[in-house]
This record gives sequence, C-alpha cells and structure tokens, in this order.
Amino acid sequence: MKSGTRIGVKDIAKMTNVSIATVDRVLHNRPGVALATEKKIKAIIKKYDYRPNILARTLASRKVIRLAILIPAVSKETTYWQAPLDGIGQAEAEVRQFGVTIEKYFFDLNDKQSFVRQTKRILKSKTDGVLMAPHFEGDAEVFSEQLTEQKIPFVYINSDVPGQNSLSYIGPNLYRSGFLGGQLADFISKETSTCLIVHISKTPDSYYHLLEKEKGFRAYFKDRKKGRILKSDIQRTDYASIKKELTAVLKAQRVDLIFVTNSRVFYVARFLEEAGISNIRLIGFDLIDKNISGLESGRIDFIISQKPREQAYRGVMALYNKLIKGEPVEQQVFMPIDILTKENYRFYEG
Amino acid sequence: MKSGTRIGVKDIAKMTNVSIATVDRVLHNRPGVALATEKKIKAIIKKYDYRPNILARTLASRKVIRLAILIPAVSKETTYWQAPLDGIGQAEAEVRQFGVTIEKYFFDLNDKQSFVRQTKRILKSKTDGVLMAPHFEGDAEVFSEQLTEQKIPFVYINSDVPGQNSLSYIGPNLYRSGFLGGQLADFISKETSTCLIVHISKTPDSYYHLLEKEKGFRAYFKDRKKGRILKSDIQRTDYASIKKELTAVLKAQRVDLIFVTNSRVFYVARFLEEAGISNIRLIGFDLIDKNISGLESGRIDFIISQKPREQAYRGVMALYNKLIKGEPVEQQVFMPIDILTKENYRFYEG
DNA sequence: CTGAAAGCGCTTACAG
DNA sequence: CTGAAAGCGCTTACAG
Repeated sequence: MKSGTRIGVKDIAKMTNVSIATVDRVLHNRPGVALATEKKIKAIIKKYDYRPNILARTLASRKVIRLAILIPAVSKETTYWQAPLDGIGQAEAEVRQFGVTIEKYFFDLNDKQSFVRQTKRILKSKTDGVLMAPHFEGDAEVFSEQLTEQKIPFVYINSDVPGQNSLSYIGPNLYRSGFLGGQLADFISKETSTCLIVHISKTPDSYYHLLEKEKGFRAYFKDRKKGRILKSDIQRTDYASIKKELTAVLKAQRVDLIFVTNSRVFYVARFLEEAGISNIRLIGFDLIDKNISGLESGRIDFIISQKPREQAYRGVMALYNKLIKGEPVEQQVFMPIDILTKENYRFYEG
Repeated sequence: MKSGTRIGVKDIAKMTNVSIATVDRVLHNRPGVALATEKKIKAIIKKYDYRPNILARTLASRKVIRLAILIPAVSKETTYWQAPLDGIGQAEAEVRQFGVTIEKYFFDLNDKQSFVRQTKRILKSKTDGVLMAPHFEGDAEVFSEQLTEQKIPFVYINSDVPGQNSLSYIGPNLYRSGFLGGQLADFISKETSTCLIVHISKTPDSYYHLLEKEKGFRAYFKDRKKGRILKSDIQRTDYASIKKELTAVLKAQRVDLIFVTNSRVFYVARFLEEAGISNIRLIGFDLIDKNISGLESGRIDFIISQKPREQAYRGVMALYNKLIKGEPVEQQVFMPIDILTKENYRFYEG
C-alpha cells in the first residue's frame, strides 16, 4: 500500500488475500461472495475509507447511461423553455465524457396528449433516468408511477408533483416568489395604493401555480396594507381578450400596480403602452425576450426569475450524481428567487 | 476504426502507419517527429475532429497540477471571504479527481506586507496556476509580472488590475453595480429626496472601487433627480467614528436614503437603530451575516451582491479548463448583480 | 464461491 | 526520428 495516497482495489485485494475480481464484486454488491470474505473486504473498505476512482471506473466499464428529458417545446408563444434547453446542453457537455447520453422529448404545452405520447416513447426507449417538467399533473403522476415501478429514477423541474417519489424536485418555491412580489410592490407603491393581481392562462393545469403566487402576494400584504388588492382572471391568451378585460377593469376602478403571475406580463406592458397609461407599476415573471423589451422601455419595473437554465442543468447533474457517482441527492431544491430590473438583467445568467 | 463513435490514438496511428507514441508526440507538440509524419497525423486529427479522452489522459499521466489561491483571510472584521473560500472548496471537490491540488495562501486586508510575503512563498512553491484577489494593486502588479515571466497563468477575482495579462478577470462591474444602486434608490424614494453616499474605508487601496460605485450611482441620477446627492467619506472603520460622522451629517441636513458603497452598511443600520431613526432607507453591498440581520430587522432595504462564492469557483475552473482541458477561457467575466431583500436572501446561493 | 487475464484510451520511460 | 511494452485503477467476460 502506498503511503499518503489513497488505496485502490489492488491494495484491498492484497490485504484480504483475495483477487481484485472479488473485491469488485463486493464493491458492486454482486452475489457470489462468501459472507466471511465479504465482511473482511468491507472492513478494509471502511477502515481506509476507500473511494473508487471514477475516471478508471468510467473508462473500464464502457457502460453508457441514457437519460431522457421531457420538457415543453420552445414555441412562438413562449421562448421560456429555451433556457432549460441551454442548461441541458451545458450539462450534457460536462457529463458526456462520463458516458452519459441524453435524449430529448418535447411536448406541446397546449396538448396534453402530446405529453402522454412522449411518456410512452420514453418508456419504450429503455432509459436509465428521466428529467421532466410535470406540466400536466395527472398524466405526470401516471408516468411517475410507471417509472417507479420500473425503478427508473426521475427528477422534476419547474413544478412539483407532491406525493410521487421523485429523486428530486428542482424549481421555484411559488409561494415565496409571490411573497417577494408583494414586497417589491410595496417598495414601489404607497401604503394606500390599489394592486391588481392578473392571471393570464387558459390551461387549468398550471392554474394552481398561479394561485400559489397569488397566495404569497396576498400574504405579504396581510396586516400591512390600507389599499385594496383586486384580482382579474383572464382565461384567454390572445391580446384582444386581454385588452378587453384590462380595459373593463381599469374603467371600473383606479389601479396603481399590476402583478402578473406569469411570463405574460408583456401583454399587459403592451396594453399600458397602447392605452397611454404611464402611472401604473408593473411586476411579472420570467426573463423572456418580450419581457426584456418591457424592462427596457420602462413599462415593466421588476421581473422575478428562478434560473430556468440552472434548474435543468442541476436536474441532469442530480441524475448523474445518482447514477454514476452513486451520491445521494437532495430531495428538494428551491432555486434562488432573482430580482431583475432594467439595470441588472443584462448580467443575468439564469 | 469503429463506426459512429469517435476515433482514438490507436486509430490515428493505424491510419498514418506510425506508432501511438508518435501520435502522442504530435498531440502534445513534443519535438522529435519528422515534419512529414507530423503533417499526416495533424491532417487526420483535423479530419476526424479527434478529441482526446480526458479520463484516460488523466488516469495515465499521473501528473498533478498545483494551483495556488491568494485571497484575504476571513477575519472578525469581515466574513466576506468565507464565500469565495467555499467556492474554492466546491471547485476542489470537482477537479480533485483530475489530479488538481489546491494550496491556499491568505493575507491580511490591513497588511500590505502580508500580501507580498505570500506572493514570495507562492513563487517558491512551483505552482502551475494562480487565483488571486489583487487587493493591493501595486504589489499585485509586481506579482503578476513575475508570474507572466515564469509563464504561470493567473486569474483575478473580486477586483481587476487592468493592463496585466491575466488569463481572466472574474468579478463585478463596479460601475454598473453602483448604477443599479441608483435605480433601487430611485424605486424607494421620491424624486425630491436627498440621497447620501457613504464610503467607509481606511485603506486607500480599495478606495478606487468605492469611487467607481459612486460614479455609477450618480450617473443613474443624472438628469433624473430633483433632490440632492450628498457624500460622506468615513476613513475609519470603528463604530464610534462612524457614529460621530453620521451624527454630524444628519444634524446638518435632512437625508432620505443612504447608499453605502461596501459591506459596512451594517454599521449604518446599527446607527439608525440606536438613533431611533426609521424614515431613512438603506442600501448596501454583500450578504455577510451582519447585513442579513439588517435585512431581517428591516433597517436595510436592499443588499447588492455579486456572487462571491461563484467568482472563486469559476476562477478555479478557468484555470482547470486552461491547464487540463486546454480550452480557451473568457478574458473578462462580469458576474450577475444580484438584488437581495428580506424576502429572497434566504434562497441566495451566491 | 473465486481468480487470471484482457482491455478501456491514454502516457511514460526506455530502447533502438 | 520512431516503436514496443508496461501501466494508470478499474470492469468484464470466462474458466474453474
């Protein structure tokens, strides 16, 4: 045994008078080792705190690990999912040399069936791990159960499905991000101001997320506000409908600040622009291109963002750590809640 | 040659009718290869876009790369440097398996000579790369020149020394962070408010940095403000002196917001607390423990932070990419400028 | 239940 | 200027 440095399989074999093949067997919990031998070897492993050399292991076992990614396609409607895609690319570059390959499956945010179709393809593809955005909760549940049954680890990003035994959830804490929205609103409005919460969404599947943000926002203002908090639920995502609804609301009452619970805040910015309203403050989510324009023009004051790129990056790495390094991974990772303005968004790395 | 997969040295050797030793020679630009042979081999490398297997390379060459880190010691006065230290630890864990070892050298922020002493030790230690916080600009320049002469790559974090040929600078854009400070001040004060810029520093070495932030802050308000912008230069860092100075300033004029250009904003928070002043807004830098208390108590409104942990992490990785992977690294990386409040600092990963 | 041997894709002396 | 061989620390058949 070399002094100072770590021990290897050869050292363990020598110290226990067995071959390295046998050492390898107990290292991987493979059957076919006498209990006494196994105990001896395990004792040495423990005593010297043996850690396998991942480089050598990867090189020798030409095993390739296949990961499947199931996320929404980037669409004209929203470019949000470009960021996670970039994060996956970055992770891929780092883990490729360790024999990890990644297959991407995309679904249409407006088409539940496309999600289901892709889950079936993944199940057929014999994959070792899955990273998914469980957008359609019910279907994601079914899929998760199938994966659990086949002992395929999976991690959620962007939104969580509680109760499933995912390896990890990596994404926002919606309630806290709404709460922060409340604080930001408080910073830029008076105690007596009227705030309007706007949900813009036609899919009931993600509506729950918006409600969580609303809850957080309202919670911040509990016992703190003299002004009113209004709410508007817009169930269509075309500009004409949004315009109509906002026009009606603003005609009925004075509003000082609008809090849009998702990335569609740019519609509201456009509306304010067109209507020539400049005294309403605006806060929304996600640094997509159209929202950057809103920051630039000064229509949008704050964008709250939760590192979409990094969510996906870390999701892949979680799978890698579990599958290749056998390391434990955190069951729940809440991403930082980033505050972006006209003056710092340029440096943002998401 | 295996189809579909990448080629290796063996394939190149076969295709060019030489031994793998010769291929290895040209791969590493080692002398002793006939020009014709070299050309043939290079052509194949290019044609098939050969990429060496880093795992195999690291495993076979038991070469170890030694990195030296030169940063301020964590002191009672400021725990700021704990974060970079953590980042270095994280990077170390990732690159250790690739044969990188890291030696840390600490200097005293109040003792120029301690910096110089450590640079001498590093020079003697035969290191392959250096990561440093060039706090004492003049001495850092001397050191940088010595490193350049010995062809030892070095990267700066936290502050830059222009004109030296560092491999990379990874840190804040001071001017832009001051500019953002202006915008935040604008968000939480009236157009007619009076802002007070406070520098608290006794070392002239870092004073330049504070001035950059001041410049940015003032630039934001150019053509935008009706109120006055005052400035107070406190050249001592004990609380008594700070208290005295602030008392004098606030007696002389009304102030609505204070912008402290470094991490010592907690002193001002303490002063406002003790003086029972609750109508002055407060913005400062760096998420050290004492500033967290200030956020919690509500005395501090915003903390601006520039990922101190990540700066160091990326600094180490830049050296690793250069030295091990031979990849090019970006010459200048400005970190994101993060906005932290009472409601989001808990999720911050710096 | 166990071990000897080949091999992963490189690098490193050493010999010629 | 060039090549054969051993070895890095593991894993993988295969043989017994």
